Amino acid sequence: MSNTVVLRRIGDLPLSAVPPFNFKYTVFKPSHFPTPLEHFDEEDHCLYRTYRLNQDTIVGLTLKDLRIHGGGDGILAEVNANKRLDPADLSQVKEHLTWAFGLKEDVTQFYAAAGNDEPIASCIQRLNGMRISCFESLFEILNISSLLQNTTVKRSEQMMRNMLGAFGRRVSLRGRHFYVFYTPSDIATSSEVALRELKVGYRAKFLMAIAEHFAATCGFEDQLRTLAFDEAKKRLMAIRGIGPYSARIALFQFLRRPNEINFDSWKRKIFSQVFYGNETASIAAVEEEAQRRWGAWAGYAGLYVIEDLFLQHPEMQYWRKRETA
DNA sequence: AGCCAGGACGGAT
DNA sequence: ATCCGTCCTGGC
Repeated sequence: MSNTVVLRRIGDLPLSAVPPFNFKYTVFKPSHFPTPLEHFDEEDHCLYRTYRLNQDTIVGLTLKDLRIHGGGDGILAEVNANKRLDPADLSQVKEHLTWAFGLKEDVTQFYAAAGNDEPIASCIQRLNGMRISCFESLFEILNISSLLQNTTVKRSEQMMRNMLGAFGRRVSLRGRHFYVFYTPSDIATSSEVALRELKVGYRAKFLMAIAEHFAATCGFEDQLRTLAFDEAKKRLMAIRGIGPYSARIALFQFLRRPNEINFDSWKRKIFSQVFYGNETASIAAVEEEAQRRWGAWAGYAGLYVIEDLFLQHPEMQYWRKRETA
């Protein structure tokens, strides 16, 4: 296809991680709905992922377990791109991966603080070395959290597919087709009416507001990293369409704040079950119990509980059911 | 066919 | 500060 950007092999980047490191469940989260931005190949044990380095530099990565390739704990990133990359570009890719997958984080601090609590202890056995993963930019994660608002995951997945199909760019990475995320100006120069045709409903005006904010505000993402928790949250919530729920997704995922745990109606039920054996506890009650048990590591503990649940109950991944008769 | 679930917002209290 | 109606779509 003529409008498909073909990515060609540039070279390899070996990235080491602080042990213990769980390659698979750091780069691939069982609870995340699938998007055409990435694919985890179970046979090759490898993640394919697209990445927009800047406005017109498109990168495609295949991430492999460095351990299998003789390099100890970490990731071997095979870099593909639509143009030549200079050393500064490559170090930007390296920096991004290091942050996105928390390669320098020491998860044993979390294990020491919360690892004696059941059910965390058994989650750690199965997910030992897993980190928070957030490959997305701040703009991208705010788009995703907006699509998660007020609907089911199945609809969020459909909306994401529609948005990428309309505004993302098609890329070919080692014989497979993906999309790379759209930019703020791709949306800002479109229209609310065009967005509504993609079945995003009343979120169209929110997605437009987010895109306009990023198109108009230089350096917002880097600025946010430097702020204290409350201030960062305030700045996020100042964006129209971003409320407490979406702001906290960004704080946990993008800013990697290990204490941030976020309860929507679905997670409320899960944690009510974990804490009390029934589904009746309020969001306030599960929030308080999570803080009491796990304190500064509540976010990380919540991540381990959720990913372990999906790992043990693959039927929760409704999107896999399409294959069954 | 009508009603409900699901966050954010804005207006009312 | 808290409550409530509205936004939109798909599922029941």
